[in-house]
Amino acid sequence: MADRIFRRSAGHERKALSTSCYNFGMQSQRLPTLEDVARVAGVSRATVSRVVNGIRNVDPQLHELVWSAVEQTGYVPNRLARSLVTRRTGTVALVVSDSETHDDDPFMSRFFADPYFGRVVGGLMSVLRPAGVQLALQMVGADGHKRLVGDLRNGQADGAVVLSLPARDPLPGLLADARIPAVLIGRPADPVPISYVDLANETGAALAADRLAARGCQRLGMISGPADVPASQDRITGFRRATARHGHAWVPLVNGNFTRESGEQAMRLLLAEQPRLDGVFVANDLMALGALLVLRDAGKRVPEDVAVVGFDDSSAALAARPALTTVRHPLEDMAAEAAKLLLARIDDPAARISSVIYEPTLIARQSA
Amino acid sequence: MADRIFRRSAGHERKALSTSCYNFGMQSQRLPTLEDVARVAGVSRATVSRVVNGIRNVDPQLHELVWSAVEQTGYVPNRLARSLVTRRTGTVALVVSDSETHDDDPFMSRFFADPYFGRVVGGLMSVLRPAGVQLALQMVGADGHKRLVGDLRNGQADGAVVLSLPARDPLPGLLADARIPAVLIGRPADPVPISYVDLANETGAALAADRLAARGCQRLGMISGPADVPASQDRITGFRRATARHGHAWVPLVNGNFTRESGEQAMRLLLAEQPRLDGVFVANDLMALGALLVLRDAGKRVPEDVAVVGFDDSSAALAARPALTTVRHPLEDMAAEAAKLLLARIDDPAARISSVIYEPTLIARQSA
DNA sequence: CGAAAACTGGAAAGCGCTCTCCAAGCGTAC
DNA sequence: GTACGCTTGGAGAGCGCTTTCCAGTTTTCG
Repeated sequence: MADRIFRRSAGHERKALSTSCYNFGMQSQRLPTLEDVARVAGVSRATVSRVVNGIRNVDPQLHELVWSAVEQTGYVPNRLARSLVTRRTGTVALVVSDSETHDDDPFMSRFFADPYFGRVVGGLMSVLRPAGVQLALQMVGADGHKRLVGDLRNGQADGAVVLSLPARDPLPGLLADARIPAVLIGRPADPVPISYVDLANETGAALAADRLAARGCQRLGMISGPADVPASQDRITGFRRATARHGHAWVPLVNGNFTRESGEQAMRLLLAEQPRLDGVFVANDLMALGALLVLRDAGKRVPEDVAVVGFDDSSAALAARPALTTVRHPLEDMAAEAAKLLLARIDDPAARISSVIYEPTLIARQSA
Repeated sequence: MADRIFRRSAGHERKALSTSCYNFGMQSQRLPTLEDVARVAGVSRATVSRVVNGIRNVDPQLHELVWSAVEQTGYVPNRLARSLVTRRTGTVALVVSDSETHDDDPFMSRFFADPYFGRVVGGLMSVLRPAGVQLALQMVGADGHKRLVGDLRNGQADGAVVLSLPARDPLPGLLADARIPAVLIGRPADPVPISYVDLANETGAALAADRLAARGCQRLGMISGPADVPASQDRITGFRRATARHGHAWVPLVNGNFTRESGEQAMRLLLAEQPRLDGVFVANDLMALGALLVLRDAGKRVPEDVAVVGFDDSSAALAARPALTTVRHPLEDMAAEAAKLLLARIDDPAARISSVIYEPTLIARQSA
């Protein structure tokens, strides 16, 4: 608060209500309702409702009359009232589940600052917006699960896209039990009857290993994400498997937590353990950025001395010097697909659950 | 779509409904309502409502009885129905207004990928979440303004935090006219009777100029944001004014659009125009990152040959090499303050509108 | 030309909740 | 024993909308 310099209070007078708001005798606070429009048009509420919702068989003349009354009164349908009866809200929730952390955990700010979050939102929006569907952001901790499911069940939102951060999150299971239309981004740790989109993480990691092997790297290392999240595990498995295939019996591994700082720290550890390292696979670009900095500071040339392959192809990859060779994670597309799956499921709740796995590709740049 | 490899349809059987959902004779789809709870507890709806909302004067014994009935039925209040009558939704909208662009504009994906968006969301959430308020994301183009205001007026949300992208956006004015509680992040281009939080951009730019001057830079340049957004204008004004004070009659300036790519391009232009440049102020860190890359590729040492000062102190600043000297923009704090202002205004709509201007500080690192 | 089919528009019953009355119950004082 | 104030719980009227049912008005065709 020390950096706030002044608080200005400006008392501007209020302008008159928007001109399109026609008031016939009622106090100006009330908004026009269906009833008002009906009165102006001289028809019944039901007719106005039909016209506004574009439903069958209304005399074109009346149709016209109603629309002009709508125009005249500045009527806007009340979504709440409508949702209450139709049981449709035109909203989906983006649930960020962090069952292990608590309210003011700094982890959250890290999470939002990470391009990951923005890319997901952007991808979702690209589908949701044209469909006229809103996105509501819901963060829940472990304590909020029951409440969330309750709210969702009685029409807070039509469905949910779930970003499940912690390993072994019970939320997907609860959602499935409650039969709430939902799609996960990233597969659940335990098998749950719920749709999801995911990346073939193992394949991606193998791609990285192949690249390193093709360069002739002999002494490999890996910087992974948290050991308990599925995506991390898959990347580790994929990398291990592929390096084994290339004849490496054992590859040292250090865990990070997907932040740049943790990447720096991990790289230092790795370097201490294996000073002659000549190739490293880092489980995301942000950590790779950190690794690059440490290597540079340690006097290692990239890629001549040490080759580095990242993961994600986030904007950070291009900003790195040397530009980062990385595994492309089409997160926007995946989020968009999640939105489509969810919309389809909302449309037909009986639809079979289905999952889509995206195939990663290697983006070759300078670092490896 | 080429990278999607397979679509798996898994037909898991559905588990039974959550155990806590007690059904007494009604078809299993119906959720328990207040009425049901009342019946189980043997009291009236009104009483249950009072208990659930924690309102005065209920016999402790009944109180207990009602809660156990709630437990037993698995009752969760329906927010929609409640909102319909209370005219409170417990939701605020984060409105991203981009009146100039259209639906599938790639600009949007850039916007979401930018740390800016995430930092704002994180800041808002830090206040909203403890207050039990939800955040709904609303993107509107110029065509959607009327609709948005209408929805907001009749209870779609209790208020709005507005991220106004285009210069001269009419939205703030519409919001003010409709008397919708709203807070802007970043001052409006035209004076509008609406609260906002902003950064003292001029001061920040002056800080950068002073730093460059203190280093003894003689041939300065600036890379700015889009010429028509207020924040950009202020940074330009501030920088010009301060450099003039330091005796520089004219400083070459190139516009970018706040992306790293545009920063690279702008730096190239600047370098072409003034090859002996020895100090540059870049209006945000992302562009500064691009500038750094170009300088490096041009064989210039930073800060020895050219000093660079960025703006924002985003995570990119620390990831740069050399680490970026930059002007700190406390965006999270500002967003949090915006949320507080909004909440206060929702609580008391008659409150005077007030604005808070934050003071930037210079973060000295290696680049200048 | 009359009856059945097709179409139109209105009345009214809710959706699930809150909250204002109002009546009943109870204690105290005269 | 009656009058008065106070607490407590219930009945019921909506909030603004959709939608079923039904009556009235065509149209169609034997």
